[in-house]
Amino acid sequence: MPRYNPAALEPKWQDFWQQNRVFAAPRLPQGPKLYVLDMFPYPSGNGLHVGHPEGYTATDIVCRYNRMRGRSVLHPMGWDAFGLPAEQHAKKTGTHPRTTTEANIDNFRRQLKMLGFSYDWDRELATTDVNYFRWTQFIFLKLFDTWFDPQQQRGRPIAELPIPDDVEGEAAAAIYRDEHRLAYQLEAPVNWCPALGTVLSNEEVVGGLSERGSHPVMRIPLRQWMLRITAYADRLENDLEGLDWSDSIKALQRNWIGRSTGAEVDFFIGTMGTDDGMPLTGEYEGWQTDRTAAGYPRKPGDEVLRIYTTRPDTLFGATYMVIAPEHPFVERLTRAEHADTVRAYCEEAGRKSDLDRTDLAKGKTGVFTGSYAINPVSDEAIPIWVADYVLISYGTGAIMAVPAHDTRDFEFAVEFGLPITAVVDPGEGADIPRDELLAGKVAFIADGTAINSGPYDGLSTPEFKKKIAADLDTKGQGRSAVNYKLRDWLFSRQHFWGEPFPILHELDDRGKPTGVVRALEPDDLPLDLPEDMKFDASHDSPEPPLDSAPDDWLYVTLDGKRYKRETNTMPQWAGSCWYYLRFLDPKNDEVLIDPEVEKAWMPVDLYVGGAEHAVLHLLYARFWHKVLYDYGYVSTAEPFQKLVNQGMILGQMEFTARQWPDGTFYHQAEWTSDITPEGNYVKPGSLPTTTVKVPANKVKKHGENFVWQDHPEAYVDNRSYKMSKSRGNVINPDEVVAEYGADSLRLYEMFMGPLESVKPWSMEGVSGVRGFLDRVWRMIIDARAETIVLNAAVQDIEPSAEQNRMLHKTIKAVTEDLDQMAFNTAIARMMEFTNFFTKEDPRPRSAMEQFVQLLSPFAPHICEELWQALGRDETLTLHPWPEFDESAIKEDTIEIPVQILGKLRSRIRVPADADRAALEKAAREDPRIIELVADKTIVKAIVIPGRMVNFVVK
RNA sequence: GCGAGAGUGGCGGAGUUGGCAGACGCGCUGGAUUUAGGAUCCAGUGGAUAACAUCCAUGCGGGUUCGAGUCCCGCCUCUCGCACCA
Repeated sequence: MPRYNPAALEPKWQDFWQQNRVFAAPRLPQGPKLYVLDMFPYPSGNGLHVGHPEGYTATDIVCRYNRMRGRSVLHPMGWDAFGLPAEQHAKKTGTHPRTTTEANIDNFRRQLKMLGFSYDWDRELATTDVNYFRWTQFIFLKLFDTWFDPQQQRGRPIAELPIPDDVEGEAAAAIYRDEHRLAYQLEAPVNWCPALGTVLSNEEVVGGLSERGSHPVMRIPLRQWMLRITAYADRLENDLEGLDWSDSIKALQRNWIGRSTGAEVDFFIGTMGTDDGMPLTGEYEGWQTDRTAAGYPRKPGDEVLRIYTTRPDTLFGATYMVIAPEHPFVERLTRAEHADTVRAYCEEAGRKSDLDRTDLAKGKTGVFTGSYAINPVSDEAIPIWVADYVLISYGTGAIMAVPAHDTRDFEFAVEFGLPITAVVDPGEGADIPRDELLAGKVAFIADGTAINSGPYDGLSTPEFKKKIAADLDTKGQGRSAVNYKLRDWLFSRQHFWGEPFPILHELDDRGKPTGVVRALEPDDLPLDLPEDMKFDASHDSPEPPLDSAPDDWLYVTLDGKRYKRETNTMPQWAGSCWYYLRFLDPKNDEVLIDPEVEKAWMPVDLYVGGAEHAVLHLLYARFWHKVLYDYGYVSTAEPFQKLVNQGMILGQMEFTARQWPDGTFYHQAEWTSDITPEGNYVKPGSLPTTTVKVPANKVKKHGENFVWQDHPEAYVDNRSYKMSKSRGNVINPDEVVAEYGADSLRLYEMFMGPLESVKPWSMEGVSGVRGFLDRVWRMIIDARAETIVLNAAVQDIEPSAEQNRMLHKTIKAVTEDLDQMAFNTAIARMMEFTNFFTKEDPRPRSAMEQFVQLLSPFAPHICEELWQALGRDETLTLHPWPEFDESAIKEDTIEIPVQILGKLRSRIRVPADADRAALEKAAREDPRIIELVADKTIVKAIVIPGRMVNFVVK
């Protein structure tokens, strides 16, 4: 009875591959290399999700295909294993996170092996391995020991940092160095959630509440480690150019980096408080003279408010200024009579979450400080306001407001009755009516011609920008500047389950930190987490859990000084920033990677993963890579040459009808746009509808819409939703494999559609590809025999011309589709092959063999079994890929469509190599065409040999 | 609002440089076989019509062309990302 039985045959071949180490990659590539990488998973307690095998199958197919084509393939897998859930679990149960993590990894590994992926398991690693994070810590030490040289545009050892003359003394020099390191410390606000007893990342905070459990989140300042990724912003942006990534991902990264060019300008505010808040004219004039002589200073003094603008050409239109509520000058600038309102406003702003503050739907808010600054081009005093639409974290945290040419400033000016002066003329034919602009009724933000700008009148916006930047520079009042939306990377987390920082804080005699930090020596690494930690659910301080680590871990005495270890840990991103390097040399105890090995395998030729990592992970990893590149640890400027993002797999299509409380169904005629967030309808005098699921087989099409067969009036909505536990539409790979087999799961996920698209799951679809594999099996195997023997139709004969054509067409199509990662169409071609050959009898063994080779990257288990049944005893995995013969595909005669006025009217059969004249003649002689053109004249014939004929008639 | 992408049968999706729209799979209809089948095999399946003929069909409206799913212009809808970045 040997029916196709994946449950028996798949484990058999998985054992075979493992025992023979078929997929182990050599230390150095033998021949042309291919490094194919999956984004390694976080081993969650829920196990594998059907989204994981999507990308993994795609890369596995690429690897298996390329091995058969003679490439030396490296295909590793590992675990991004630090993460909050294991720590939360520890707090609840007391189980050490390492125990939980290891159990989860075991489950993930079992599931991946069950799917037959051709990983080199000898290279497996986890970010939580002490021998791995030893080198993560090593890289951190490098970052700590590096400053970015803007001239050379590269990272250099901190010892090489030139100390300016105005920095005097070794203590000041040390501070200066600390200010320039790629890893530095900062007081930064964190999202502290008292109910969860943990600090959350911004992504984990939704609307001021924690994503899990919806508990209130407070923003409190805490000492943090930051990484100076902004120093590398230009290189991160420019180097995108040469990468084989989709334009949309590149656009996403460029957008995130958000480079803008403009100017910094200092507005004079004076150092002496005056009764009316106006700077003193005499002091201002003195300042102007000083600046012209001394030039524009690196850091602004107390006498000016420094702003950043992309539109220095609108300086004459700056009618007020705004500083962020967190700006250090707020208190200084606030005059006594405004103190209460300003303080209240800033406190309120501090309480608001980022989300609340950036809610555009709400109008602009702000308060006047009572002080004024002097506009350096017009010498006029303009009021300084505090408003939360200005962000402290961008530019200088202060702006000049030009309401006539900036929509945000315009809104604010209208709200608070501030003057609006137009200084850019849109010209004739612009979208904006000029008279309304001049009257302060609208804002115009595009380029134009300068007006009301003194000596600059008549200049175009770009000319103006260039000239004013030069003039400000001459006067020492401003200079060209570049800014990025990209912020420095907040690199510390208040968690236990992460990499400890290899950093010590010096303590004074009373045990208080002196502010001096000392890095561990690379030879002192790894610094492991303390073994004997107590995990306590009642931990309710925002301080890191490691603060309550045992003293023998926490305190260190070195050279007679007492130190406390850094108790923050690194974020989950850290480990994933360089794992692709360690896979090349995972057991090396001497260096993070052997340069010979690095040179031979890097870069990653194909990197596949979810689009959710399109920005942060890829940006962070590229940043680290560039730092390592600057030190020569890696030989390529970029780590990932080709990147493909797989699309999300949604749940099975759901059909829903909406029912009113009175039992009637929502129908087309009562169309309403009043809909609740859940998609339920609202009408006066009734409670909203409730959602009713409709069985798929009861849905019928009616006109443009779907209706419910049992209630033909009911309007039925059809949609697929993201898989989620709460919706109950999650598909478990274990169950799919148990019912259909791993090969069917793999094949289905590739058959659903293009790898990059979002696609809904369909269990019927899985059953469909299982049917295909059943047919393949029966095409080759005698399903009625007791043992596995070939189908009697499979014989050692030469293929017929037609069979040969089918075979070679299939080889060609599958090969070309694989080169383009068009897996869905490759599978379709193989289905066509099977549909053809199951009708053939006899079936040449050679054709069957080559077909099995084509199918094997997709469905490796069944193919190994068939390969063996066909009499081959070595593994199929390394057997050379079939070549196609173009001459076998060629047909003697082909069918050519004949059109009249572009409409298909007939088909003619002609020799494949028929030339233009022969084609036209054959078409003119076709009886159907003769009939149709009988009473017309052919004015023109368009003939494309091998393609079509089109007659233009009158 | 900005940026990116996508709209093709009942569903997932194919469609090379513009050249036979709907490959392949699911679903559906009919038939064969079977004790039975959610098994297997055969045939059909975009819509309209009595039609093997014709007309209409790739989100909508224009345009270019002998010929447009594909190119151009203008809309609409959906998805994703960013979101007061001065």
